[in-house]
Amino acid sequence: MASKAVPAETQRAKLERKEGVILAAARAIFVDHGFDGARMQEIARRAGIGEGTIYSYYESKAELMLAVLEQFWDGLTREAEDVMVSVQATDFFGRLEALAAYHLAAVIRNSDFINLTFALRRNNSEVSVSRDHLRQYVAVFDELFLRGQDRGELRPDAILWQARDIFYGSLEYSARSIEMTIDAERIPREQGPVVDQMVALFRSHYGTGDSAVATGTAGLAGVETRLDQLTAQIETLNERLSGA
Amino acid sequence: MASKAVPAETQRAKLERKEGVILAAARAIFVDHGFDGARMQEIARRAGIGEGTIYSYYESKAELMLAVLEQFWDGLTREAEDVMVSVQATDFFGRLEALAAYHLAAVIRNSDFINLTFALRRNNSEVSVSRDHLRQYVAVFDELFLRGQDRGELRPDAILWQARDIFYGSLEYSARSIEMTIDAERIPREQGPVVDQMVALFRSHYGTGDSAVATGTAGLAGVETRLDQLTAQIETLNERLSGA
Amino acid sequence: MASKAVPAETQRAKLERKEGVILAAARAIFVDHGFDGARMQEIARRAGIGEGTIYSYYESKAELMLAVLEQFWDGLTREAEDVMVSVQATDFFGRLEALAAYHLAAVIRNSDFINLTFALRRNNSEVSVSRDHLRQYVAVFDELFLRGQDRGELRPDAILWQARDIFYGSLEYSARSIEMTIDAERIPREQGPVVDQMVALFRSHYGTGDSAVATGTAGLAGVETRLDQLTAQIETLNERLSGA
Amino acid sequence: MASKAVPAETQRAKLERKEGVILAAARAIFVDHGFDGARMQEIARRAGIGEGTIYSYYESKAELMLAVLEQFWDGLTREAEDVMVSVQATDFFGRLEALAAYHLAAVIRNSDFINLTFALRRNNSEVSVSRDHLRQYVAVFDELFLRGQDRGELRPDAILWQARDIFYGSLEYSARSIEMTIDAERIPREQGPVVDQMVALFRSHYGTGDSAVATGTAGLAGVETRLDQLTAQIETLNERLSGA
DNA sequence: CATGAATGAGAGTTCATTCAT
DNA sequence: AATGAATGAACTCTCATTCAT
Repeated sequence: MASKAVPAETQRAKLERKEGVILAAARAIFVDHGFDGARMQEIARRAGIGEGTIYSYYESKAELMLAVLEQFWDGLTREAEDVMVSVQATDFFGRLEALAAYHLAAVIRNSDFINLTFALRRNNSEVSVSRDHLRQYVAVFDELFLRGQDRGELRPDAILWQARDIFYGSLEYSARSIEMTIDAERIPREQGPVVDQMVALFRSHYGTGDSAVATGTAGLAGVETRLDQLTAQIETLNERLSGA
Repeated sequence: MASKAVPAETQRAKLERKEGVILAAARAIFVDHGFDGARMQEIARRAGIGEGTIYSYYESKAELMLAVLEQFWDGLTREAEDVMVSVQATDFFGRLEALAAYHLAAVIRNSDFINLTFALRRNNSEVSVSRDHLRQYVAVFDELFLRGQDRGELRPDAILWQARDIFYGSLEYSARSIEMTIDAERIPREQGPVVDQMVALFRSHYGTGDSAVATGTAGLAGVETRLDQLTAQIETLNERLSGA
Repeated sequence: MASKAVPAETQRAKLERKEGVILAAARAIFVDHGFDGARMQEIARRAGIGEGTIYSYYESKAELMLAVLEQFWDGLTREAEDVMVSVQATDFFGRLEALAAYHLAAVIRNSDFINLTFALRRNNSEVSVSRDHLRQYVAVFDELFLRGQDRGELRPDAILWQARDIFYGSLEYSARSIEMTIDAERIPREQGPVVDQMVALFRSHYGTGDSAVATGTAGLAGVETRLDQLTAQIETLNERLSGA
Repeated sequence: MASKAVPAETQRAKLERKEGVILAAARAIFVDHGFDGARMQEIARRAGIGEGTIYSYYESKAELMLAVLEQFWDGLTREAEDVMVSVQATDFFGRLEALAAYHLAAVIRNSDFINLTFALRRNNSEVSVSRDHLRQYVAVFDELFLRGQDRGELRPDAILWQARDIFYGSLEYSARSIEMTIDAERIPREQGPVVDQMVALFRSHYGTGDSAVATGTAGLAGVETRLDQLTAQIETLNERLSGA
């Protein structure tokens, strides 16, 4: 009879569903109270299960946290990728704007969780996001950036990691500022201007626009910067060669 | 005579010294284990005193944490202000470079503590840096920025908080990246380029274009291109070496 | 079937039994060491459970103490009421004697606990017997007294609270004296004479004199009482003489 | 010079004065917070001295408590004796009324401390009033009572300890009731009626008034009297034996 | 002799984890 | 497999007592 096969399928589905419920509950509680402040009992209650049941899905509280973090970062990456797929614009700056808007919103929405992630790295040796998750997330930007260079929309000499630092750094700091309204002017900020500003900055700084004036101004400083970088890289190279 | 005054002075000095010892020990332990993970006993042991003694200086663990945070942020602000006082340069961009260099170094040096600060804000309601401390710290940049506008070195239409977000955001993200070496290239980064890049970005984006000297230098763009090519080649070389 | 109901019943019964065990252990330790002197660990050990378990039954040490007190006073009241129900005598003085005998025995048996009760009222603001418990206990006497007046056995002008003070006061003081053997004569006291004396006092002071039968009865009771005392004293005397 | 003798005298006086200050402070704090709840620091602060100083007067907290108790009970006894000396009345019942009034007032005024005394007896083995202090206090009543018998104002067959239990018991219970206003009638009680009631009760129950004649029951009373005399004789005998 | 800063044992309480049901 | 009552180690904080000044 199918009385065995079907329930088996159902069983598996049920387990996975329950796993999802646990993760959702755990995330909510972790966000509200932090890792140490979260109590397994409350997580269980929110998930509508017994405390012991959690332990048949996850070895320990730390393991549970890890699973939550993994799910979170993977979801973030998937969403960012989805944005890149579904965005109408085909030009770099249009796509950058979409990514920036998504990232800023995501950071604001999940600010507590993101803070949590970084806090954990320091404090709790056993619980720390594998950096691969973060790397996969920022890879969405990297890919966009490289394609921008390939398409000739970005200056070929623009350096990836510098742009990445500015992109994520500015947006995250903005998010934090928005959240705190820390600015002295006490003007409630909105997300729109931040994104616009970001894109404008990229366009003027990294774009291959005909705006020769801007390029020219950047000129001397740019040379200096690049010479510094070259020097550093050569040094590194030498170290490696001598170390090997 | 002074036989009473001097010991009194010594007494006070001794207490203050002990207070400093406690704060230093507390900070070390808090950084290592986070707020919840830190144990008062270990703090006491590190400070070379009894557990109870801490409680005659600070009401509770939370109060101690607060004192540590206060000391940290006030110190950071004071140092930043000192940098602004002692820096040779009088022009905006020169001074900005000094501030950026200081900030980046400070963030790298104290990254764990800064993460801790932000983690606390979320999780532990009673322990949170009064945002005034943060505001005072970033005020150093604000003042510099406004002076730059007054002196005509910065575009008058530049918006303070946007520039601030980019400045602190990029530097902090860079610091984090440097610390994690999260970049795919796995090239150990240095602080110099990051600062240069920051200043260059400000110059090109917020600077007043009328500075005729920078403009009009024709051959420089060619030089830049050549340098970029060189950089790219070395980068490629590097990747190959690390991949092997 | 009942395969579920029965264990459920057993479950509940088990919990209630454990609750009883905890209360008994707590009471023993509280009596031995007082509220502040009692240690939760020792209570747990005596109850044969873990420390933490107590806290799933009672919020705190104070709550536990409160529960113990409540149980004690309620039990005392119930027993007193039972005595009133089961006593053979129907006349006031017969019933009073039964109540006095019960109360004196109870006070002697639980003297430590009763002292504890009153000590708590002063010292520990959060732990104090709701005076309602006490009031319910003395209400047994009040009811008896009022019925005695209704039946014409007690003078209608007798005042309730005065009689109550004498009744409980004398018995409690006697109990304390018996317990301490504080009397100079060092004659071990017995409970019988105290009760008899109490009843005799009530009869002579509050009784209605016109019931000739009652008076006569009182006379005989007095003779009996004094004979009892004589017997006891002679016994004591003999013991001493033979012991010396 | 007297510079040595006089200060020496002053020294001693100063010490005794300080001792008194400490005792007063200790008593106040003990009464407010109980033995365990009292903190040495607070006692020291109230006495206007350093914590360590207490320990040069008393070995420990328990010793201090003991000294406080001793002082209290001795003072109570002295006051009671003073009342007996200064009271105008020469007859037993007049003097009894004075003693009762004093005792009731004293018990009400010091109810917390008296409760404390008895609580300590149970809980803290090292801190307990030597029962001799109590005995000395009640001896004031005993003496009055015996004198009343000698003067023929009290029935010779009245038994000391029974009367004593009623006297102190009723008054203490009344005091507690007054303090708690525990009575259902919620009528604020006053001390006067309680004392009057006490004296009236003694007069009717123990007095040698013509009321004995009025009793009417001829034969039985005679038997009782005879038995009482016998009892008294045996008691006397007993006392002599235990005293030897 | 007086002080009060320092001590540290020991208190109540919490909560991740276990395991009998 | 699921439960949640039970556990007890480990936490923060208190406070009687000591002792260098």
